[in-house]
Amino acid sequence: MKISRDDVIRNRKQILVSAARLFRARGFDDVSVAQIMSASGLTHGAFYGYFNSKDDLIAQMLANVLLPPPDGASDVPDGDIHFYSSAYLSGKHRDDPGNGCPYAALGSEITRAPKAIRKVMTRAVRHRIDRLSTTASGRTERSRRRSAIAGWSAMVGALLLARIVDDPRLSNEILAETLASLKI
Amino acid sequence: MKISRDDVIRNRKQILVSAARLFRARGFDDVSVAQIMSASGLTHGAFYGYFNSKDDLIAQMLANVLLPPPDGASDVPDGDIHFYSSAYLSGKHRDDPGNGCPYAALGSEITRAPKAIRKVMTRAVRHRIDRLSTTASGRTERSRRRSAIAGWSAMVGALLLARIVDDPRLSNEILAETLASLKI
DNA sequence: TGTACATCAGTGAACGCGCGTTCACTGATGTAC
DNA sequence: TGTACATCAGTGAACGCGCGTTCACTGATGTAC
Repeated sequence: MKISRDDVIRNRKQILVSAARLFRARGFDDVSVAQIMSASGLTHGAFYGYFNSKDDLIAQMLANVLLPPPDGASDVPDGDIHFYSSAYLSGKHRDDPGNGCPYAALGSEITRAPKAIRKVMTRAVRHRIDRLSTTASGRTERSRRRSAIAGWSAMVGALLLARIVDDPRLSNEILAETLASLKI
Repeated sequence: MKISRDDVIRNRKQILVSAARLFRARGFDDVSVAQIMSASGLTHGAFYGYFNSKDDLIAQMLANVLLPPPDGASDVPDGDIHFYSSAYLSGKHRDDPGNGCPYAALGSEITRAPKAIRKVMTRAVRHRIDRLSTTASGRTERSRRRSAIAGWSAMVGALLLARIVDDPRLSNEILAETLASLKI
């Protein structure tokens, strides 16, 4: 049965939102197209009316989460790097990967992803570094950019290690000590 | 056909070696039990004489790569943290994940792995931090440990980001700037 | 504004495929004498 | 040391399963008049 054009737009957005949450929470391979469609209130057959393939959905989902919208309207700053790192290296973020950073949640899988996905991610990394560089500390632009790269790397690595570890005390220590070292 | 006891030991070691290389190069889900056995010169049916399951192999492979052997014989230091970071944040390491760091190659998948695998990884993380702490810079033990945690997090995160990125120049920049920031 | 019909998004059965795992059988190894 | 046989690691066919993807059909939407 045909549905209204508004519903088509809504469904497309809903698929992207469901995919973003499920993929980050459980990984690309453990989430099926049927599960994403079911979480979006549809059946699996409708999927290929919206996306060419599962990989196409992954690429568009990542662009949707990480890239600024094409209209330059949303020039809202993400806050400064110190505020950003406090939220990033929190227990709340660690315990809710489904709504968190895709690099930590999906990074090693993305490493081996098809070219189109890597292309999106390259743009996203460049954008993130540029953004963080504007509020990083340092006297020269070069040193601010270095701070942004090294600081962001530490955040991503620490969150990943904190999630790998089984012991809450060690996990908290990794988050807290990395955050403390960034504040210096 | 039965084989000699020496061959059994050799085969077991070979399976662990093949698995370590293949899993790090291509991820847990994209490498089948049959492929690992074939890379080890055997057929898939023999696998379950050596391991209880694919997850069991993963846990034992990770322990084999990351944990020190039970006999305390190999107290070879890994070199100091600065030597370690130069090798870690190199193009050679980035371009050869099959022989490199399992945290960067498999980290986000390990995050969602069964309990037995997380247990192995928790011991491995603790061991690595303890090791790096002995040669990290800092006046107090607390500050050396903090340096080790934050520095290692930065290494893992930077290697992951450098592998995600498609553009060699940006990838090299991430490695080089993170390394430079650790040397300060 | 009301009606007739062409459009097309959603449904659900079906496809081929590769996976992890099992198991009956084979035949070389290693042991008992 | 030599022989007979019990042991057991390897082989390869087979299993059920869930996956990504396709497609004929359905029926509400939106358009032409």
